[in-house]
Amino acid sequence: MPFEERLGGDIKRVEHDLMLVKQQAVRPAGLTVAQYATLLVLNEHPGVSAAELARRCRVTPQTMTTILRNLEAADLIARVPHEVHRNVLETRLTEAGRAAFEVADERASAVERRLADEFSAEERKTLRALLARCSKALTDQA
Amino acid sequence: MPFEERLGGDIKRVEHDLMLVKQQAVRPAGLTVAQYATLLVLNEHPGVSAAELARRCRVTPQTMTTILRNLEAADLIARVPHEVHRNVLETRLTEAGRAAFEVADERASAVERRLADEFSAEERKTLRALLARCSKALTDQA
DNA sequence: TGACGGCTATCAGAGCTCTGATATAGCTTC
DNA sequence: GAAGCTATATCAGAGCTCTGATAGCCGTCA
Repeated sequence: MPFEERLGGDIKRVEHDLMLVKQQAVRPAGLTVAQYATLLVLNEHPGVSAAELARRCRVTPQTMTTILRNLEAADLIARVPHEVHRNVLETRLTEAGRAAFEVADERASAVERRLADEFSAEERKTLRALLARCSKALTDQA
Repeated sequence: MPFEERLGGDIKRVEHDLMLVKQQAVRPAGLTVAQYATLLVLNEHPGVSAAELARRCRVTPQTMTTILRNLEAADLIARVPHEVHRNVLETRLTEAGRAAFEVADERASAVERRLADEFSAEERKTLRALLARCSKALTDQA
């Protein structure tokens, strides 16, 4: 199958473009895209565990450990042991973390809005349905 | 904008699924996805420069340098100075490189085929058109 | 009670990817 | 010929991502 006919190439290209644009968007806040995504989940679910963060951000726990290490070094998050489960660390935004997130979120949301505005509601629905089928086709009995 | 409503999340998820499945596909050949993609272009365009490879694989020249370093260390490619332009290095597959590529390509193509078979010709056309508009919306006046 | 399975967290290491900076070659223009 | 532009290649460094391996905590169940 020739290179250009592969659906994977189209998916890869869009994701790549998205990453580049988002990177430029969150950069002024001093964040990477992965850090922004982590802070986004953290903002909606304070005190969540690293393992749960990893699942929601779709990365491995090891990857999340790396991201959290950098965020903690920059004092954007704080991690404290769970009340009951001593093995679990609860992670929360610091004041600086929330501030950085809000700066980044304003710009990142604008990117998402620009993307969404390209399509009608009907088209968005179609696109999401097709993408969901891609995931299904790829994941089923992989 | 809530996390789940973002189109970027859907795109990210599909790309992520694709990478995982492809990684599993090319792994038995001893290749990474990036290496496989590089060998794929190299197979279709022997003697191409690293800069051109970078453009076709949609990575920076620096990233391609890293990939080529690993491929050369594994004797899967050979690089020789260009006849005229001494500044340019021509890259070609070695015998081992071609062998590894063919093993990987058989399995990777199967993944692409599985993905393509999920859709009718009409649906594929629609999906690609929508994805192209995503790229356009993201890239224009970024 | 103790073994087991499942969850948590993290270290180690390889590889990919980016930004930033540097050096060289060739072509164009003055 | 020198200046400047463009393209090549690569080093340096930070960060993300994966696989593999290790270790601790908690529940269940024999």
